[in-house]
Amino acid sequence: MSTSKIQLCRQRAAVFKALGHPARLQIVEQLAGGERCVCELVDLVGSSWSTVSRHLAVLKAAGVLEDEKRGLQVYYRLALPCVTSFTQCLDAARKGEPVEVRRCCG
Amino acid sequence: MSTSKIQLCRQRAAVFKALGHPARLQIVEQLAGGERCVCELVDLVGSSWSTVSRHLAVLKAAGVLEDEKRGLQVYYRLALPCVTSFTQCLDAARKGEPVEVRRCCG
DNA sequence: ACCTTGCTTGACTATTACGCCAAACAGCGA
DNA sequence: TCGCTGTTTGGCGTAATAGTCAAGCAAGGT
Repeated sequence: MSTSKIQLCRQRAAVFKALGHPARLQIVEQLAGGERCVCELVDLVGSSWSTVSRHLAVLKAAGVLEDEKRGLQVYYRLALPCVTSFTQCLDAARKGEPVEVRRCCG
Repeated sequence: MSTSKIQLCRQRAAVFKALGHPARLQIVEQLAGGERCVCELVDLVGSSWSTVSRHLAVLKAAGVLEDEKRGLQVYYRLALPCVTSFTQCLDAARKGEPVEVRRCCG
């Protein structure tokens, strides 16, 4: 396998890895409904401030989220909306629903 | 957040986690073109037999792959085709292509 | 200038993941 | 039955990740 392909797999893997944690998926799911500040997410996830902040940093570094500071608060939003439809696809597959129409991002 | 939602996030996260490794993504990409036996995948990935076998076990446990033994060989195939279209979506996003149409699994 | 609020970061520990070697195992042919 | 091929598994060293506490920093209010 060529070097560039390996590079590509590495970049993709970084996204999957970032999403491979229940708390981070909770965050992403919440942000699918619109942007939120960190304080709201802390309440939601139920972990400490520092933990949530680190999770957000991981997601941002992978390009899954974008952030914006407004006044005292930092707002995060979903940069990759297709994550949401992919998780729906996964849920459907787990329930054994038909496979044939499962195209993504078409 | 409710207990059942957390459970759901855990199941989803298991899939993302399994995909969050370059070698495993290489395997998945290869299997997108049809089933392969382990020996073929070993050549492809360039790691030892035991390492590849472990990666395959991880992907199978997460429900990403299915396996079937035929004679001496074990054949693996992709159980979640939508992974392929999702990675295409990620690549498009990285290149800065328009976001609006990025639905998955519609 | 000071305090407060909202968030991030360093330092540390515990847990989990990775990759290899060697051993084990399963199915087939001689 | 014996050995061979294809694959998985146990054990181990090393590296990466998760989570917490405490300290730090930035923006606004007084």
